[in-house]
Amino acid sequence: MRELLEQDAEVVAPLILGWKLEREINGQKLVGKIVETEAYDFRDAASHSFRGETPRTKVMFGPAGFAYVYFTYGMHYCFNVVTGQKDEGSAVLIRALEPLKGIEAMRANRGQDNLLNLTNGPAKLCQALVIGKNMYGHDLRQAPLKLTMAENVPYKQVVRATRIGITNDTHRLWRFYIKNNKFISKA
DNA sequence: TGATAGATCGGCT
DNA sequence: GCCGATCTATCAG
Repeated sequence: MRELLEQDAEVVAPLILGWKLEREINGQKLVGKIVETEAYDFRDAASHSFRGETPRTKVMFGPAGFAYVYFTYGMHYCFNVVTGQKDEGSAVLIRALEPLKGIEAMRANRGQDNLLNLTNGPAKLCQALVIGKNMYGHDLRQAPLKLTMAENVPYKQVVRATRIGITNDTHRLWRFYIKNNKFISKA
């Protein structure tokens, strides 16, 4: 798995669609399928790594397969998987999950009943899976937050689009999602 | 040292 | 559809 993640973010982002994210908390397993991602790398003015390494972005410049979690807008966390070679500074933002297991716990964490509104956004899925700065730099091969491979989503089912919520390098088609999936963050 | 914009979300108009 | 919440990093002065 490490070798796959050491490729460019732009390659890894569509590749990990369909993979699962497993969170263990209080002896319970919360599992979601990755249905939407975005790629970011150091050549990209929209990326946190664009201006070089800082204390916040340190893990982005480490080896692939670790968690880069950042806090933004004064209240939200977002979760990324570090990709590429060491010192490269690239990562894939997980923008949406399809809840598979531990759905009741996710509802409780989110304070939301609607299944469709549990993990359909980068900050929402962090709240549902209780991902915060405690997971910053975590090795995703291990509990309590684990990334596991699954069958590739067929090429025809992957939609490529422009990224959301950025103002630089908006021309890059670096957002990927599974066609017709109900849990995408934006229609 | 101060201002501001940000890989967002939810509530209100 | 717009606005407020309110932490962090960066840029201007």
